[in-house]
Amino acid sequence: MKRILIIEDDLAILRGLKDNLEYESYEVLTATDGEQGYCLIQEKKPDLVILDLMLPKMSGTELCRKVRKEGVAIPILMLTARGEEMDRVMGLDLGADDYVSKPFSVPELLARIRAILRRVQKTKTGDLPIDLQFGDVSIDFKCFEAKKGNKVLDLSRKEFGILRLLAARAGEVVTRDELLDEVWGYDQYPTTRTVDNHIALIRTKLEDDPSKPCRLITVHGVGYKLILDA
Amino acid sequence: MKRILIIEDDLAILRGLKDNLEYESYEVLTATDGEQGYCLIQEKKPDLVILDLMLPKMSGTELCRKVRKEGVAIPILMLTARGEEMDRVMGLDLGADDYVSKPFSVPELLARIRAILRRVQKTKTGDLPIDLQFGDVSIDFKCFEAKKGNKVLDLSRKEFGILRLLAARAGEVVTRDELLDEVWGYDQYPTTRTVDNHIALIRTKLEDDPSKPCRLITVHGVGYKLILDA
DNA sequence: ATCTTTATGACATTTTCATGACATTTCTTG
DNA sequence: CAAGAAATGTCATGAAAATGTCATAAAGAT
Repeated sequence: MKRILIIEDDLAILRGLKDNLEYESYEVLTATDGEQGYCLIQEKKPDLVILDLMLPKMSGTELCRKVRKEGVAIPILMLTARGEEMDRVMGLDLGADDYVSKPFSVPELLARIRAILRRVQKTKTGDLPIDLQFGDVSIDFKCFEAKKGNKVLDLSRKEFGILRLLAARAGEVVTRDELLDEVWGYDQYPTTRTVDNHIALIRTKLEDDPSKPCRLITVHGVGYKLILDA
Repeated sequence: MKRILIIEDDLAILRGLKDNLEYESYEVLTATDGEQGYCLIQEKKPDLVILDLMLPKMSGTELCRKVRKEGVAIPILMLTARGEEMDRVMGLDLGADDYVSKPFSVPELLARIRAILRRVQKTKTGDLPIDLQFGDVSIDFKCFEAKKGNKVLDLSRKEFGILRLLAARAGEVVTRDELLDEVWGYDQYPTTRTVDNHIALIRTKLEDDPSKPCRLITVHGVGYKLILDA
C-alpha cells in the first residue's frame, strides 16, 4: 500500500484530503507545519508528499528545496493558491513533481497522484531488465515481445512478469512465495501450485525440450531459477 | 529563438510590449484584433501568445476557448483590466496559463513569460512526433491531417491525440491509464473502456483489416502499442 | 437545428487464469 | 535399497477477466 504524507496547516483541507486518500486506500500521514513534515519525511519515507506552499515554521518552498538538496527523490505535489504563487513555484525550479492550485477538484488531485506514482513506479522498475536474451530466445519487456529463433512467442502478462523477476535475479533461486508476491501482488492469494503451472507453460514455450528444462530449472523444495548462460 | 505573438488593440501598449520583448531577443508577431490573431496562431505557431481580454472582432475569451477546443496547446498569457475581469477570467477556466492585470510592470511580465516558457519546455511530453508514417498511412499532427493511400481520413481530435502518444512511444506498450492521462487530461474521468472504443474506431479507419489489426496491437492485460515497421 | 464527436453500456467473444486429479520425480528414512 | 511421503510435472476444465463490437444517448460544434 502506498504511503502519502500531507503537509498542510489548514485543518479543513487536511482533514478532507486525508479522508479522501484513505478512502482510496492509501496510508496517510499528516503534518501541520514544515518542521514536523520534514521529520516525517525522514522517518517514515512516504511514497509521495502533498505539500502546501504556505506553512508555519518552514515554508513549502524551503522544505522542498531542502529535501531536494539532500538528494531525496520522493515525489512532491505542491498545493498553491492561484495566480502569482503558481509561477513562483515552477519558476524557482524547486523540484516539485506537479502542482495543483487551490481550490482544487478532488478527483483531479487523485488523478495526478496516481499519475505521479505510476511514473515513479516505472522508473523504479528500472532495476528490472528491459531486455532478456539467452540461447535463441529474446524478450523485450517494454514492448511485451518475445521470440524464439525467429518465431514469435505468445506470452501472457503473468508469464512476462515471472520471467522478468527470474531474469532480474538470474542464476539465483526464487521461491514460489516471492514470485507470488512480486508478480501477483499482495492482494491475491493463489496457491503455490499455480506458480508451478505457469512455469510449466513457460517451459513448453521456450525450452528446446520442455520435459528436460535447461533454462527454467526446478530447485526441489526451494523454487525456480533461470539460467542465462548454458 | 522563441516566437511570441501579441494580440492587443491598444497600440501604445502593443508597441511598448513589442519593443521590450524584442530587446529581450524574442521574435515578436503582432495582431490588433481577434481574427487576425487567430490566423497568426494557425500560421506562425508562436511559442507563446500574449492575449488582451477585450478585442475587436473576437474577444480574448472567445479566442482562447476556440484555440483550446481545437487542441492547440500553445501557452497563453492573458492581459486583463483590474477588478472584475480578473475574477471572470479565473472563474471561467478558459485554459489560459497565466494572467497579468493592467497596468502591469514590464519586469514582472517578462518574468512570467520566462516562467511559462520554462514550464512548457519541461512538460512537453518528451518530443511528440510531428509526422507519422507507416504502410500507406501518413499523419501530420501539426496540420491535423491524415491520409491512407490517397484517401483522406477524417480523424477526430482524440484520435489524433491517441495516435500521437502511441507514435511517440512506437513499439512500446502504452497502458489505458497513460492514454487517459495524456490525451484526456486530469480533469476528465472516462472509463478505460472508452479508450478501447476509440482504438476500435481508429482501427476501422487505418487498418487494412480492422478485425485483424497489424498496426494497433492489443497487449492483453496491459494496453496497446503501435507497430510502425511491419 | 443538424451534424459530428464522444462516452457509456449491453452483449459476444477471446484470453487468461486458477484449480484439482493424477502421474512422476525426488527426498527421506528405515 | 525400498517404500512412503512430499514435491513437482502434466493435463483438462470451468470461471473470471479482458477485449471486441455495436447501438444509443449525451455533449459539442457548425
